[in-house]
Amino acid sequence: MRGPLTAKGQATRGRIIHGAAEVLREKGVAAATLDDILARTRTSKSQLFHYFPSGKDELLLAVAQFEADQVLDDQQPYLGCLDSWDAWYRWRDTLIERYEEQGDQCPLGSLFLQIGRNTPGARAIVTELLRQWQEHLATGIRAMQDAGHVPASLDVDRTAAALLAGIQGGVSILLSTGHSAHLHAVLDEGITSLRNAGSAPGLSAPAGIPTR
Amino acid sequence: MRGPLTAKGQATRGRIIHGAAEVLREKGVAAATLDDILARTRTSKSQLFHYFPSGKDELLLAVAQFEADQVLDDQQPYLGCLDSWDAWYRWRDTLIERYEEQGDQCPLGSLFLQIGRNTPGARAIVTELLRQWQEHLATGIRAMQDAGHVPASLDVDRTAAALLAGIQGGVSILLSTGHSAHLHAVLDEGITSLRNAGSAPGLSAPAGIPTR
DNA sequence: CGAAAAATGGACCTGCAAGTCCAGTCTGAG
DNA sequence: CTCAGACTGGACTTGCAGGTCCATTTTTCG
Repeated sequence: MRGPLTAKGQATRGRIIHGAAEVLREKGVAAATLDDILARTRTSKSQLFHYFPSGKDELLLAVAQFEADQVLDDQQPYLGCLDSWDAWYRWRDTLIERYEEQGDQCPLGSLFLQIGRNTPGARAIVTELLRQWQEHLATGIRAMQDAGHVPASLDVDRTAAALLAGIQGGVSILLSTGHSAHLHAVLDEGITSLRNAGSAPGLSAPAGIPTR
Repeated sequence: MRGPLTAKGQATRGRIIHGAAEVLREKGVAAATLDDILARTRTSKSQLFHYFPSGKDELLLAVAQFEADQVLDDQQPYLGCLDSWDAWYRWRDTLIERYEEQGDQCPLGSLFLQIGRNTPGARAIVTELLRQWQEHLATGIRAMQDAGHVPASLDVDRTAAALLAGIQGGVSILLSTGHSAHLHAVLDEGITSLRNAGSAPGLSAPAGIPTR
């Protein structure tokens, strides 16, 4: 379907995706119409349906993929080399800065619960993004283990999962309330907990009540 | 506007809110139409607009309030008396069970990012819910402090904020991916971190890089 | 009992957003 | 050059969801 694409064609297609992403962030998925996107990108309906034959759903999916790719890129290079406490704090600052300036327009917030629910395609994109994100965190924690800054007994995957969930929640709350305090708290708490880990190792739950 | 309301009227109004909540959970805010709600509640359009003169927005807001009230109630009585480790683990289990059985239909997920963004009314509901939720957690942590199970030096509000954010994120991820592993991780990690707190008190960030 | 007000049913209107269509222009490979 | 196919413009169709209206029934209350 997308075999022959002129340079001009690719440019137009890209322009549509970029413009659509802007409009979606600003107005939300529900409120954004194709006409809004057309006006923003100075294209016509025939062009939009030429490049996205299945219409709005297909376009939304393309935008979702585009935004998902951005999310991790924006955290680089810090996310890629979390091998010192300094790196962790720099990553934290980058993340907070990014989401604070973004305010209440969230690329994920739109896709996360809007498209992501029903269509399997969007769900796959979100799942894959989370997987990669968590993997980066886990790699960072393992690097700290190797360097002897974090005890080897730490459950890396669970820690990374908890941190990732915290970030998602912090961002969600930022989107809903406009305050970034929770995102701050969760990042500080997460890193602090990492530093303190091992002080009382293996004590995750009382004997009678397993951790499940 | 809502001064005179017969018993019958209140019943109908309540039926509409309940049915609307069901439909919204099942189909999502975007996909749900008034006709869906009317069919579900066996009411007519005139009734809906009789009880919610401003139309869909007003109804959505009422449903949002209804759902928000549910969220905390469903965690009782455990959330209200987090004064022992046992209580904390029971609360954790309740929370997980609730959201697991709920699967990917989330009352908040709908409202959280859907209505909550634009309209100030919905935002207020979400903010208030989060505030109360966090307050319960903070009260629980303080109770543990008073009982001597958690060091008094702990920053209660920050800890509660981080835990709340983690829960929100865990639920979000559950909604998006269908897996509850992150919610598990964040709760276990949170409670564990609480138990381990004080082992290395006050060490929240290196001197050169403040916690902001 | 009897009027006033509330509750209900359902047909109707309206606007708008997604999607269609075709005619016309541009591009590039041979 | 030329022609096939990619690209573009914009009018048109269609369906449907939100909202309106009024006639009718039911309830309330003096």
